[in-house]
Amino acid sequence: MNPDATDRQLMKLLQQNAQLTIKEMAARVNLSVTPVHDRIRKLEKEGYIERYVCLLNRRKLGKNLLVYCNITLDKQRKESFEEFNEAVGQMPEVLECCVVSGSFDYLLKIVVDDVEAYNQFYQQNLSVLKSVLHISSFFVMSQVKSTTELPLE
Amino acid sequence: MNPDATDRQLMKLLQQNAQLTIKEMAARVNLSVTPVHDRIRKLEKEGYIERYVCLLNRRKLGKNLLVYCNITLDKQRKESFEEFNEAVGQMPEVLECCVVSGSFDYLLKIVVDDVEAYNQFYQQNLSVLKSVLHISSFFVMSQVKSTTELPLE
DNA sequence: CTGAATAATAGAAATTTTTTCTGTAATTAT
DNA sequence: ATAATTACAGAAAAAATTTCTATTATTCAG
Repeated sequence: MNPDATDRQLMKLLQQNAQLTIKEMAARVNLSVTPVHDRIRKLEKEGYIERYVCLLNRRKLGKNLLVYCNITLDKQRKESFEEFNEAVGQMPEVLECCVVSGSFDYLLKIVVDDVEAYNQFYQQNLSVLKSVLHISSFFVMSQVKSTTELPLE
Repeated sequence: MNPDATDRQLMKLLQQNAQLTIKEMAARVNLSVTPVHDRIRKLEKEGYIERYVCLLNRRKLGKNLLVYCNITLDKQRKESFEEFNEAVGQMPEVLECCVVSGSFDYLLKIVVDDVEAYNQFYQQNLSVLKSVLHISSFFVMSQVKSTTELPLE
């Protein structure tokens, strides 16, 4: 049921490069293809592996600006949270959105072409939401680290 | 040189599911296998596609706590930034780290098992850094949205 | 225009990979 | 102890990727 050391090794490999062949992975964990194949299918079936994706280069795509954004909602209106969650789900520029403890409500990660595009997004998509009380934006100057790889002890 | 509508369509598909076969993608963009194969290789070669990874379920792995963390460095010490960047690169718990404009210096995304594990990480890895002047942590209560998919107009 | 050069495409062949199948060894449970 | 389950290896079958060949579009210089 619980992934053993070999399973974790396989997950680690797949987190780094999902294009490794089963044969290559088998060699690295000192097994034949069959058990490696079966283990990966099992990890998928049991939900440890959620999906396989490709990661694109945002610079190449002209998405030169990354913005983190703190948002406070109007808590008087009880529909605020649902409304806001729903809206954010529809916005392709918002890559991450979570409710956080502390002095504000939401933290958003937003990707756009440039400052102008952000301003437009801000005016037309964020500030128009009735549920939004206050927004403060932080522009990313440089990305020191960015990974999707979860630590596997 | 620049990706056309078909290339963008392929990138979009691969961002959502990197396990689609060339045949399946070919059907969706109304082409045969060859051009789709060539286009994808070209997107990889030119750096639009950076890598293929699998995304794991952090809950399943017991990583139940996500923390965003603002850090201010001691700017008197000019080696501060290099030291800090280097240190963060070595920490598997830190998934993202960037330099931001505004009232603090760094924004970090950190994944750990629980509050206790975070406290341990905080004490043993963050606060010990001589370059760190101030830290404030925000615990994620709920993830409304989380995607690696960049918008492709 | 026109013809040469380049780029994009389709279809088929070759290669590689994934998946399935069969059987054996190891482990677990009763 | 023995039956049942699980993990594994090797081989066969199926499917996918990659390469090859040839044709059709497109671009560009004269």
